[in-house]
Order: sequence, then C-alpha cells, then structure tokens
Amino acid sequence: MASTINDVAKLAEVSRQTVSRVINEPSLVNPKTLEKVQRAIEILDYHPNVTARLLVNKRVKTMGLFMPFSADQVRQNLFFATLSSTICQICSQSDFVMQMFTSLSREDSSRFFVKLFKEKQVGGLILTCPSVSNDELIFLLSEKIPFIIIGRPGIMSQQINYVDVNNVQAGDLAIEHLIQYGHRRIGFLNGPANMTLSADLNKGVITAAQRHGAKLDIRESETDLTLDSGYHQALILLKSDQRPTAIFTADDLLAVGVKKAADELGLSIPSDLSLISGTNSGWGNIFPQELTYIDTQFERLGDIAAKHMIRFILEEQPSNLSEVLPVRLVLGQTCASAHE
Amino acid sequence: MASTINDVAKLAEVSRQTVSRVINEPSLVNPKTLEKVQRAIEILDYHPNVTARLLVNKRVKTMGLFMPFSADQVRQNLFFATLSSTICQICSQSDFVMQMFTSLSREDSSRFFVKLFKEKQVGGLILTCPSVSNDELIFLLSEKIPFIIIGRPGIMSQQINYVDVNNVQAGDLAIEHLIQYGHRRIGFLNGPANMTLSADLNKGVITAAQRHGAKLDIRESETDLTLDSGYHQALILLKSDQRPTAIFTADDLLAVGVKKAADELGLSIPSDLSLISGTNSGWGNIFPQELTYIDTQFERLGDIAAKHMIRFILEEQPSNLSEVLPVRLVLGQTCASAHE
DNA sequence: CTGAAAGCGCTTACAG
DNA sequence: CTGAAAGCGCTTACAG
Repeated sequence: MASTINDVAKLAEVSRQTVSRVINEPSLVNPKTLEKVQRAIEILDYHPNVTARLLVNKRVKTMGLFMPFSADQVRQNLFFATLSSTICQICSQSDFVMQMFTSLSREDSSRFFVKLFKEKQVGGLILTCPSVSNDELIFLLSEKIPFIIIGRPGIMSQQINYVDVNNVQAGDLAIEHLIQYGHRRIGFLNGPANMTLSADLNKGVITAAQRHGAKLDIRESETDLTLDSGYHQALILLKSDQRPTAIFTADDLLAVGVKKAADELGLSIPSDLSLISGTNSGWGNIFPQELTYIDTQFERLGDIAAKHMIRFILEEQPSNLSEVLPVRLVLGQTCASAHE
Repeated sequence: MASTINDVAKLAEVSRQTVSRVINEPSLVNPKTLEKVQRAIEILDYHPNVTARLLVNKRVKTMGLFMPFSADQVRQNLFFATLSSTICQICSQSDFVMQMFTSLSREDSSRFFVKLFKEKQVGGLILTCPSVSNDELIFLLSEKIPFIIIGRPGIMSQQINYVDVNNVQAGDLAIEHLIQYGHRRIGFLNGPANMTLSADLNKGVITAAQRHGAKLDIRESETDLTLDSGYHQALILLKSDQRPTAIFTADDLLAVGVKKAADELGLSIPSDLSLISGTNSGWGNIFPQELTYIDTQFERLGDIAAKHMIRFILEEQPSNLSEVLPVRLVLGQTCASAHE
C-alpha cells in the first residue's frame, strides 16, 4: 500500500501536523525537523493524497472543458484541438487539471454540469458555444455554477462570463477587403444559422455592404462548418448564373472546400476567384499560395478563459469576464482584383 | 453552502448511513424510508461529494490521457483530436472522467505520471507513443503505475500494455499495391526515425520490396509528420533526377503535402504521380478524387485503450493488453499504372 | 431494514 | 516551533 502522512510521521518521529507543515509551509518548521521529515518522505516515497486534501481545503483545482460535438466533428474542427491543448497547457502551469467532456447522450448537458460541479468534480466549467442553449444558460445561472463561455452567449447578462473574438469586425474587414478589390458579386459561406458566430459575421458583412451602397450582390449560404458542406455550397455558388467573383468563408476548413470546388470547375484562385477566410485554424497551410484571412487569434480564447477560471477557483471572487478580442486582416495571395 | 449527507439525514429523520444506502444500494432500504429520504434529497438538492466518497472507497474513476506534443502539433495532427474525443466518449459512458495532459515543461514526464497516480489524481494513464522513452517506461513499470501505450512501445515486456495498428502490414500493403501497378521508383515519406511507427512502416516496405527482388528503387525520407515537412520532402523527391512515379506517405497529412508539391510542379495525380497514404485521419477528404490509403481504423485504438483502463480500474485486475489491429487497403483514385 | 462506531488521509484552528 | 483535538463528507463492517 502507498504510505500516508501517518507513516511519515511515525518514521520521522513527529506528529502528522508537522509533516503537513513540511509539505505546505516548510518555512514554519525547524530546519532540523524539516530535514528529518523530508528524509522520511523520501524513504517512504510519500505522495500526499490529493483527495484527502481536497476534502478539507475545498479548492477543486480542476476545470471541465465541454466540447459539445461528436467525435467526428471535433476531428474536423481544429479549433477544438487548439482550444483543448491551450487550456491544458495553462492548467498544468498552475497545477490545475483539465477534464474534457464531449457530447453526452444520457441527459441534457446542463444537468450534467450542475452535477459535476455540485459533486465537486470540477471547480468550474469552460463551455464552447453553441454547446448550451439559452434555457440551459439560465438554468446554470440559477444553480450558481461557475462557467465561462468561449464565444458569444445567446443572451447577455452581467453574470455571464465569456470571451469571444470580434466576429462582426471579422465579417466587416473581409467584405471591405473584397470590395476594395472591386468585387461586387460575393459568395458568403456562413456557419449554421443558430450560432452566434454566424449572426456576428453576417452583421459585419452587412455593415461593410451598407457602407458601399446597394450595388453589391452578396449571397449567403449556410453550412455546418465541415469540409463537405463547404465544398457543396461552393459548387452551387460557382455553378450559378453570374457566379460570384469572390467568396468569403466563415472559416478556413470551408475555404478548403471552396478550393476543392474551384479546382474541380477549373477555376483558379485568385485569378478567377478571390477567397478570404474568417479565421485560420491551420487548414490554410494547404493552399499553394498564402491564404488571405482574418486573424482571430483564437488560441487566445483558451488562454484567457483558463487563466480566468484558475483565478476564480483560487480566489472564489466572482470577478467578471466579458472580453471581445479584436481581429486583423492578414494579406495572403488568394485575393485579386475583380475583372469581368 | 451545499448540503451534505448529514443535512439530508436530519431532514429525513434517519441516520446518514441510511442516506448512503439510498444512494448506493436502494434495494436494501424500506420503501417508505426510501421515499422519505429521496424527498429530502430533492428538497435540499443534495449531491454526494465525490471527493469524500473517493477517500473511502478508493476507486479513482479518472484516467489521464497524455499527448506529448506542443499545442501546434496537436493542432496539426487530427489523430490526437480523434483519440481524445473517442476516449472522452467511452469514459462518459462508464461515469469516468478523462483528464488531458500535454507536454510538461517543468519536469520529465514520467515523474509527473508517478505523481499523478500516487496522489490519486488518476487511476491509470493512457500514453501516446512516442511520448515516453524506454527509460521512462522502465521507470513507470518499476513504480507500478498502471498505463496503456497507444502505439508500439520501444521495449516489449509482458507487463507493458499496449494497443497498436499493424503498421508493418500497412507498409507492406501500400508498397505491394504500388508494385502491382508497375511502379519501380517509389518515394517513401516516413515519420521521424525515433518512432516505432516509422520503424514498422519501414519493415513492411522492405518486406514487400524483398518479395519482388532487387529491381526496386525505394527512396525513404524522414519527416516530422507535419504538412510542411511533407511538402518539402516531396519537392526534393519530385525534383530529383529520375523522380519517383509513386509516393507512399506515412500519413495523410504528409499526403496533402505531396499534393501541394505536385500541384506546384504541375504534376497531376494519379497520371503523373501515384499517391498512397499509410492512414486516413480526415485530411484525405481534401483531395479532389478519393485518396487511396491504408485503413488503420485508429479510432479503435482509443476505444480499446479506454475500455481496458476502465475495466482495470474497476476490477484492479492487472489483465494484459497487447493487441495489434489488422489494416486493409482502401482503393481510391490516387494510384494508377506506371508508364514511362 | 436501520443505526452507533470507526475510519479514509488530510488540514485547520488552538494551545503551549 | 510543535502537537492534541476536531472535523472535512462520506462508507464499511458490525450489531441489533
């Protein structure tokens, strides 16, 4: 059996409180005793039982990360891989632990979160939008579960902590860039209609369009952010009469889908078709030329969320987080002047 | 404050042992008492404290998943995303929890694993090769840490549990396929030299080559399994004198790199260059035509490992796991007959 | 079917 | 600087 604090105390001929002190506040211990205890710890290969410790001091140094998608979707979306590894890294720096959860079949997810927290499995949760509906959000608030949303929550409230990328700005910058290049017929592959991401991008697109009057023809298609749906929607757009001369995609996986469709139709990028992506999660590297995209620095989302959660758990101060990160245009070689 | 078992006992006017029974073994409780207690649980919104429970019954229903790579690499490699989400799913079915760890800067990883286990943070670990060196493996064994390797460990031993894909067979099948198509000059983009994956693929390649005598010219290049290294190595191969008529890549991300290089050089697949990948993690969907690849079903690795770990933790029987999953060739349209 | 006793491995005041 | 006492929230035998 593994040795306990009592074993160490016995071997070192001190009380277990002293051993506890050696571990938690060595400066309060007489150097000679300290050494004696440390040697005993060494000999017995003693490791304090985290569980027992938790039971008394109550800081649950664990956070849950909820990724609502199926294995297949997580696999497609590099965003989630980035998120989880970033959060992991931050956790390990502070001796925290990250638990990951994907979609749960058994029960609705918000009940599961409440259970996790109340059972003291986790000290708080990081939820990726749109994993939670507004009803669920309200439920979580009413149950006082500490959580941070990554993305923009569907309802706003002082009590809701979130960190998001400025997708309105992203949509605006992207369309503005295409307009500057003279494009007037623009395809827009957006995400699913129920995501705030999609709503925000759309808002940005409209903002940019309105700045330039009514001569624009912007055609929005809904996708589910997979390669396949990007490919299929792009085919439809590119085969239509008066096909768009440029396409803006919500993310770079969709952009890859567009490229696939363009290749198939013998359209080359950027001479026949300009392409700009609303983010770059890594798929962009596939392009022979550099992809033009909006840099959303979404790695920072995980970083900010995790650090905030750690601070919250350690201090239990319900400080507020509502940050919207600015974005910027990164010029590649997939956009060119429109010519008809 | 959250309510405890004592609060429930008081409200229901029973002892806390009875409450405990209601939760763990309701059949042993008088139906009337049962109902009374359940109502009290409802009213107080009682959730048993997992920590306290653990302290006494000692089953740590948590497993650690170690992904040794940097955030960047995890992002590139869909293999890891698939693995983590699969393991997550399996865990949630058995009320287990998965903790994820990426590379740790602070200390060498095996010491960290020992700590995790001895502190009772995790009941066992799933390690992805080549996250652990042979020395570390030996150390873990000596410390009696329960772990499962995904991939083939560098040293073999009765005590080492692992599950792997038959990469020898994968290499063999791939080269055999190319030979059948008449290819004699074949490029082979392998993984890093220190991975057992690379050694196994190589062994398979050699096996297939030897079956067909010495007329083959197989050129192996080392990559680090990133898109970039695949692209660069492919460029070198394809620009060389007597360029290969076919390329076999260790994985599909490398295959994408080859495609990028081929596009750049104006070589079309499969008429100018046949391409076959040693696995398909999802990148293959990018190809305009179906990618020819070896189906390694690596989703199954996570599934098998997680289920075995759960069984181990629940039963504490040190049953053995050493499984090597067979692979099969999946015909796409990226291979064609060689012609010079 | 139910409860009194003891204990899981630790920490937090409180004395001294 | 150190230890005796009490307790964190639960479960596991053992009586009855």
